[in-house]
Amino acid sequence: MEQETNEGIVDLEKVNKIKKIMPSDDLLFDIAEVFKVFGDTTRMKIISALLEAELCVGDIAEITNSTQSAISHQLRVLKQAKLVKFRKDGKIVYYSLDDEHISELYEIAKKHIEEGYEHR
Amino acid sequence: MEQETNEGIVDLEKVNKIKKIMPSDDLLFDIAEVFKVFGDTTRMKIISALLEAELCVGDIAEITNSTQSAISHQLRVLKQAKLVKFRKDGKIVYYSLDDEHISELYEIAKKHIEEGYEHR
DNA sequence: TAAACATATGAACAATTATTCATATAATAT
DNA sequence: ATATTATATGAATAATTGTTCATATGTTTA
Repeated sequence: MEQETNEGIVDLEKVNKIKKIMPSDDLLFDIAEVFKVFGDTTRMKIISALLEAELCVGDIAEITNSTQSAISHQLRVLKQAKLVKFRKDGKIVYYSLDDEHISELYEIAKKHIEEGYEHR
Repeated sequence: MEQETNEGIVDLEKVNKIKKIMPSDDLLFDIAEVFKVFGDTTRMKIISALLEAELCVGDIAEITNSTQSAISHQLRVLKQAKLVKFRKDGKIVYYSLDDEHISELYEIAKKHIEEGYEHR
């Protein structure tokens, strides 16, 4: 991230208008963080599985063809990002998606990809 | 990515059912790729700016407080992911968002974050 | 044609991150 | 109590990635 002089600006008025409209850097950072958490194949598999049912760690590892440790690490990331929640039943921990935004984001991205497939 | 034996599985029936339902690894990979492209602050700023108007590279650099080079590199990433399109007018290249899915994803993630703010 | 301008690109570097391995914690069952 | 099972965690490693710097390409203007 760097600051520039006036060099390279084509439409200063438009630039200033948009600068005023834009959300804060903090909000944009937080939004990017959410997407970053979605942006990993293993985590995407976990999310895709949790769309179908609440699941425990071992079962997720089996479904996603990953190790128990890898899944546990990734579930921690998903938990911190508030994308999944969990409940304990004895020694078993059941994970599920946190709210309906998660599946909405998933569905729209899936649609975007699938339309890209057709579109050629 | 590793394969496991039968160890750690709690509900084999559920596991097998979900294995059948799950989208292909290829599709899940592609979905994760889209999110990965959203998952960077600089690219999120670019997208947020392009929600307001079509913009050329220099103006985006000014708005996002980045260098021309950094923006150009990131626009290439966005272009490859089909998240933005562009048109040339002389030496100036105007970029804009590719389709309505982009703003939908942005809005839902923004809502998710903002509700998270309130929710405490 | 030369200078100026807008954008693109390649290489290098620093930073981030996903997985593995070993081990720790915590709950249940024998 | 001890063994077993489910999950979590810390350290190390390998791979990915965003930015910078220098420079190249392409377009317009003088």
